[in-house]
Amino acid sequence: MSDETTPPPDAVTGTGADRTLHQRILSDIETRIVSGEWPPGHRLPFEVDLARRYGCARMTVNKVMTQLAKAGLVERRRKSGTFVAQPRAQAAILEIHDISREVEQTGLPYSYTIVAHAQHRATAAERARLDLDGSARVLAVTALHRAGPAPFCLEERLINLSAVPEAADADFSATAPGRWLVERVPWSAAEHRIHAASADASTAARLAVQPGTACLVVERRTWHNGGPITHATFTYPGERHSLVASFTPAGGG
Amino acid sequence: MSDETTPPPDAVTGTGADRTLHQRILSDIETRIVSGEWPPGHRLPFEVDLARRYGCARMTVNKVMTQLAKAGLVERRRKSGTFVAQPRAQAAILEIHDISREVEQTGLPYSYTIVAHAQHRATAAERARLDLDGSARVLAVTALHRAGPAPFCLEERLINLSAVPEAADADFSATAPGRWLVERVPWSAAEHRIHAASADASTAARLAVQPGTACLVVERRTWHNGGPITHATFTYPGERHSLVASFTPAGGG
DNA sequence: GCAATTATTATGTATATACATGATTGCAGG
DNA sequence: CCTGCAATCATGTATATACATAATAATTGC
Repeated sequence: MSDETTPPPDAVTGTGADRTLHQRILSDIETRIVSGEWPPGHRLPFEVDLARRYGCARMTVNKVMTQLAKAGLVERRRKSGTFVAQPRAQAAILEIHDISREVEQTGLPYSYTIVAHAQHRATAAERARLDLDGSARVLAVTALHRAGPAPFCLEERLINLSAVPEAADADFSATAPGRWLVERVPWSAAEHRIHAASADASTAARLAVQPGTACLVVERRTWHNGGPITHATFTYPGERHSLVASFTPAGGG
Repeated sequence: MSDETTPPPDAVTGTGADRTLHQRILSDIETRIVSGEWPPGHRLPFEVDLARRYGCARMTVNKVMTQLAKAGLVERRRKSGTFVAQPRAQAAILEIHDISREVEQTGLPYSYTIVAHAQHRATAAERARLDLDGSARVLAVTALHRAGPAPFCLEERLINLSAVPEAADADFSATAPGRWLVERVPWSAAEHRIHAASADASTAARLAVQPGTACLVVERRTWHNGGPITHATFTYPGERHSLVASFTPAGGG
C-alpha cells in the first residue's frame, strides 16, 4: 500500500445512473458473485478495504453486506471475513395473484358465479381442514371463475365464522370471497399445498371437462393471530394452466 | 406533551430476550401490524417519536422501517409519514429442495437410476425448451428417483453442452445430475412451471402407474449469466405428492 | 511443548450528525 | 380564485465515531 494518492471516487460510477451509492455498491458486488467472478467460497475484501475502494465509509459497505447476507449471497464470519455463499436449496418465489388478475392476463374477460353458499356446523372433515375443534359454525362457498365463457377455476372455500362473523351476512355476488376476506382480515399468514388430481364427476361437470381429467389443485389455509380463518381449494382443469415461480440470486435486492 | 420526565428506556424490554435493540423494535412493530392493532392504512408514529419511545436514535428506527418497507409491511411517504400497507397479492415462498432430501423426509431410503443418457445435436423442441438457437449439442439424461422400492419421481433433463462442456464426461451414477450441476455452476437463476398432466404410456410405465394417472409436473429452467444451462422436467406420479409454499407477513425478516 | 491467557482483527450494533429529497402547507400576488 | 414561490417537515442517504463480540493469532507460564 504505497500509493494513497488518488482514491478514485467513481470506481463504480462507470455504470452510474442516478442510483444511490448503496445501490451501486450492492449491484457491483452482486454482479461479481452472480457472474462467477467471485465463486462460492471466495473471500471478498474486508469492509474497510471495500470502503476505501468505493471511496465511502465502512458503514455504507457494512449495510450492503448485511443486505447481501440476509439475501443469502454471502456468509460472514467475525475475524475471518465475508465469503461468497454456496448456492444451496433455492427458495423460489411463487406469486399467488388474484384469480381475476390471472384471468385478465390471458386477455379474456373475467367473471364468476357463486354456485353454492351454505352455513352450517362444521363437519369432522371440515374441522380437520380448518384446524378447528369443538362445534364451530362455518360458511361454505363454492365459486366458479371463468375466462370468457369457459370455466377457469373452481373455488371451494370454508370460512370460520367464529373468526369472521361478518362473513355470514356478506354478499359475494359482487366481491369474490377471496377478495372480500383479504380486504377485511389484515395481514394473515397462509400455507399453500399444490398437487395433481383427477377430476371427480361433480368437479368435472362444473369445469366442463371429462371426468378423470388431470387437474392442478391449490389448497390454501389462512391464519390470523394464530387462529384459522379460511380454507380454500382451487381446482384448475386440464394441462393448460401452470403456476410460475422464479428465483433470482439478486432477488432480495 | 407535558410530561417529558422519564422516557422509559425499557419500553419493549418486557419481551426482552438478549436480542438486539433493532430486533426488538422490529418485532414489536411487526406484532402490532400483524395482529391488526395497527390496521392497514394506519399511520404509525413518526420516526423521531418512535425513537423517543424506544429510547434510541432515529437511525435505529429508520433502519427498522427500511426493512419493514422492503418486506412490504409498511409504505413510506415523505412528509406524510409511514403507513401500514394493504396486504395485497401474497408471494409465498416455495422451497425447492433436493429430491433426495424430499424422499428422506418420508422415512424411506432414497435411490435413483439413470435410465437414459445420450448426447446429440439439439432438436427443434429441445432448442425451444432450452431457449437455444443454432445447432448446439445437448446432453439428455433421464433419471428415476425412488422412495424405497417405489418410483418417486421421473427426471428428464437437458443440459446445454456449450455452457457446461464438462457435463459430457460426467459420471451421474454416483451424483445425480441436479446435484452435479448445482455444485459446478455458481449462482444461477431459475424459473419453475408447475402443472398437472396425465401420464402417457412411457411415463406411466416408468413410474409404475396406470396410463392417464394425474401427475404433478415441475419444469425447471436454469440460467447463468443470461445463458441457458439446463431444463429439467420432474414428474411426480399420482395424487400423493404435494408441494408446500408458505407465506408469513413477517417472513421477509 | 502445550495449555491458558492475552492481543489482534473484522464483523456487528448503535449513535449523533449532516445534508438531500420530495411532498405538503401556507402565504403572496395577480 | 388560482398560480407560484418559499417554508416546513418527515423520510432518505451517508458519515464519523464508539464500543461490543467472536474468532483467530500470539504470547506467556508452567
